[in-house]
Amino acid sequence: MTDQPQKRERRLIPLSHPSPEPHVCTPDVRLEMLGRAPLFADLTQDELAEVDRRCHVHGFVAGEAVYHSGTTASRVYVVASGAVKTVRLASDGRETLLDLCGPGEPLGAVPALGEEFHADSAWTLTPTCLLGLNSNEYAQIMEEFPAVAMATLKGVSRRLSESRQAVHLLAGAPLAQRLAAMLLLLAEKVGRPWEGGVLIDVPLSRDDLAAMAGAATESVSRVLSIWKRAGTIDSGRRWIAITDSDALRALRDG
Amino acid sequence: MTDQPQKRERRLIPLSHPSPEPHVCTPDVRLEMLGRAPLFADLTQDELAEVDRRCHVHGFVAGEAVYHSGTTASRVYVVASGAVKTVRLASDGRETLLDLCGPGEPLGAVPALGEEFHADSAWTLTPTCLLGLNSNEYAQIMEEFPAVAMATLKGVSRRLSESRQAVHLLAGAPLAQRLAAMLLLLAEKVGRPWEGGVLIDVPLSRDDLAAMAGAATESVSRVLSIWKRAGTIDSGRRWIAITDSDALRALRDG
DNA sequence: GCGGCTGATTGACCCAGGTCATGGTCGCCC
DNA sequence: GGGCGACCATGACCTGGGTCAATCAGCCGC
Repeated sequence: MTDQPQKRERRLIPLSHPSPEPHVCTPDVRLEMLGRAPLFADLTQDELAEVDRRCHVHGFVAGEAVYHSGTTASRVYVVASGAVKTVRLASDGRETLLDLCGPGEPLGAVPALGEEFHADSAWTLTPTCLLGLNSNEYAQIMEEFPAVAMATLKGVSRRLSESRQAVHLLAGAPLAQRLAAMLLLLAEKVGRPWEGGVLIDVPLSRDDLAAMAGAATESVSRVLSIWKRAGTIDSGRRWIAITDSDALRALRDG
Repeated sequence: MTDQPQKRERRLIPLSHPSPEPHVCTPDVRLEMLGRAPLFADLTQDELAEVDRRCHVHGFVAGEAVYHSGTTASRVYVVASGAVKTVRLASDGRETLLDLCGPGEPLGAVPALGEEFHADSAWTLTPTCLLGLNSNEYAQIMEEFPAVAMATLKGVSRRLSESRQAVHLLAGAPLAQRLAAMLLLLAEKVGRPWEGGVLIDVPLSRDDLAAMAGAATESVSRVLSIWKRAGTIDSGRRWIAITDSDALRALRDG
């Protein structure tokens, strides 16, 4: 028992994005990111450049609103860097975190996708750079490049099946199971290898996790405390890492 | 108070589909239904006929499985007549009813939409006739008729936003609110005017409603009893009708 | 390296709704 | 039109997790 200080050593906040300035990509990074996005993965360099020409760049600091619910949906974004959460608000103030978009992922909505108004609000979690295409530009691109339309379809379908799994979990699975499923999904989405485990490389508070799992902050905190003591996860303020994926998977699968 | 027998008078089961035989559409009804389906709404008569030629007809009795979860997803269906529910099963036996498809609505999945295997099972609620297109046929049709691809995209998007609203409700809204929201959605989807109200024209048991609302059967029964006494709804075995939509809407909106 | 603020934790209490058990009744089928 | 089986209603009880309140500690800025 010689080691009580070892704990201190690694408690520097492990997340990326330490700089608080709004981030705006350079033109080359921009093109690079567009190519990486599943939406445009099938395009040639020339086609990409054509899409890039129609993009508008938007820089955000952390905690800024990208759009608010109720406003008219007029733009589709691709996250170039950073992370964005989308949140739906109930009349009684209850908030639900519905989606989290990292680099390469699409965000926003457009009448072409069947939504006239935003049903939820989007907030940046970190300094973020978004590439935006407005409604008619996007519709035109889909028409011009059917591969983009197909990729869009695939993306929306994947999100639908994720959402349905969430419905299934929320419809009766106990909190621990829901939380475990959520953390594993997050790890796939925005995980980064870290000290032999997976760090969820986005600043999420207990409140955020609770809003995602459909639970009270305190309940989430209780469950995570237990898991931390058991060595299944590690966590600090606004960060969390999975240290024993197998144990979590077992919890998720009942 | 001369009327105790009045009750008896209208207790003939009000739902459609009294015949228990498997239903198979005649060729003309088939074409008619294809044209009504949102998926193919933008096609000309000739194009519709072309799609129709590639369709396979499937007849089902009530309570039959269309496909099982875990099997490979190889077909997209359009409901020509009848109704189908899709259900996801948890490892502990818990069932969640995720979707309900009436005439004109698409059902099933296909690798082109990003699903390799069915995540849930589909069961007919009534005698049902389905028009099926298998994987490659559907992909080819989308390629040949971009309007179909766009309609598919719109349809999937609408389902995604419905599903997200369900997530939001299940993440903390009290049961009564969830149930009210659900009934109103069902009314829009498969409602039929009836005695000054709206009859949900599909046989749904209390178990089905519970599986949809993420609740126990008994809890659903309790809430519905209260609403029935208050005159907000009317119901019998496997049927339910909304008699006071405004009251239900008020309950839904808190 | 240290103070302070914000976010995390822990405890006590309570209630919506799940569970178990029982009885009621609608409607189908003979 | 009568019997029967599936479906529905109601009551009693119990527990997961929500709520309220108080304390603690990670991490930022100096």
